Amino acid sequence: MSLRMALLGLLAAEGPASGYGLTKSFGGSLNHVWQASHSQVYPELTRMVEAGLVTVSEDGEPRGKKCYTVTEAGRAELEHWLTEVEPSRVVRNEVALRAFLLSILEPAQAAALAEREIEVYRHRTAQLQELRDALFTASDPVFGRYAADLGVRIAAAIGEWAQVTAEELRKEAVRRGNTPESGP
Amino acid sequence: MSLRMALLGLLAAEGPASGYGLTKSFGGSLNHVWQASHSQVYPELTRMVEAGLVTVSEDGEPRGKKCYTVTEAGRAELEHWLTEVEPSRVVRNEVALRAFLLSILEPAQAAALAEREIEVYRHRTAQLQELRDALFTASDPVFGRYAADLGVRIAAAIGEWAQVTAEELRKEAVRRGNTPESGP
DNA sequence: GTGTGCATGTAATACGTTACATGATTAC
DNA sequence: GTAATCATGTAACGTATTACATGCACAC
Repeated sequence: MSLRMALLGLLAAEGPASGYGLTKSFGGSLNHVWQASHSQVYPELTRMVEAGLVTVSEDGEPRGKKCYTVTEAGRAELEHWLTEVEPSRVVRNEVALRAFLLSILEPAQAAALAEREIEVYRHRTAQLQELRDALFTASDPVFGRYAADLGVRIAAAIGEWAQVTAEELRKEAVRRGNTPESGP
Repeated sequence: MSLRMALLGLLAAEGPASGYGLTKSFGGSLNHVWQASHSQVYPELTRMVEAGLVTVSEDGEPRGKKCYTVTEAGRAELEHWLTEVEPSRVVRNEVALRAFLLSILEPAQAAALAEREIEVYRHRTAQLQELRDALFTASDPVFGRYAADLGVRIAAAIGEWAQVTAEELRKEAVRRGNTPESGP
């Protein structure tokens, strides 16, 4: 259902678009929130037309391009989902899973992995910060503004975690290095 | 692959267990990191036996219980995955997607949704904090310690976001309420 | 004319959820 | 005896990834 809602939301907020354009949005503004490839998007759009949530036109567009527009029913469906349907809070976070598994490695090895993450999330935080600031300086409310802010906060939190964890693992590695007798 | 690694990690860290027990772990310590139901776990364990990553014994156990143990090959596979395989950074976060879509609602409605999240994440932060503190007071390194810390940081970040966003949306709602002429 | 990017689709496979189905053990 | 929990499994369906397949338009 989430993919459908993401597509509906994009069309509602940014106006009519093609399947190709919507797929591109998943690579851009929506990237840190939801992802889908064209092979998922095209069939879903077809189903959404059948369900009356969007309409399609291909009149006069070059390259057989199709243009999708939300209907009133589509807008209502989206509002209903946002306000009435309980969000799924299922978490499946590979970075966190790796964190969970970190302690089965030697501390030095684990520290090296954590250090790699510091860089990744420093970069991601900066990137999202730029996006957020661009959206916030635009005077009127812009779609994606709140999501960008959430993205910054989460990325920064992971970065800080990586920092603290790497330091702790380094200390542990030194401790073990200094007292090799105590290790298993 | 992640499910397989999660199972391997649990078996490596917490010792031999049954499919049932492993499934329970996804409801407990691993819950904020990865999730899987028994209908996914049982077939995967069978495949892992075939692949030589774990061994199974059902001798003398009550209720047809099976006991799975990691093999050396399994441990090696896990270490290889942790250290050599690039983590998938695909994000699919329904809470964040809803944040993205927030601005298509009336500010007052959007604020109400954000306010609901404040409570949810306050609660989740407190819960994880307790788990983390319990793991950290245990003197020697405990599995799940780093993941719990990461969980706390992410939950706290989302909670703060909800706080700030709700406030901003409330202000916007008041602004619009005071100047109804400015609306669409 | 040729490469890049726009634009659409399908097929096979993998991963995940929900529902169905069954039976043993323990606590009351 | 009966309800709860332990314990295992399968089937149907839904969602996501990867790979295959095709063609138009435009810039150089």
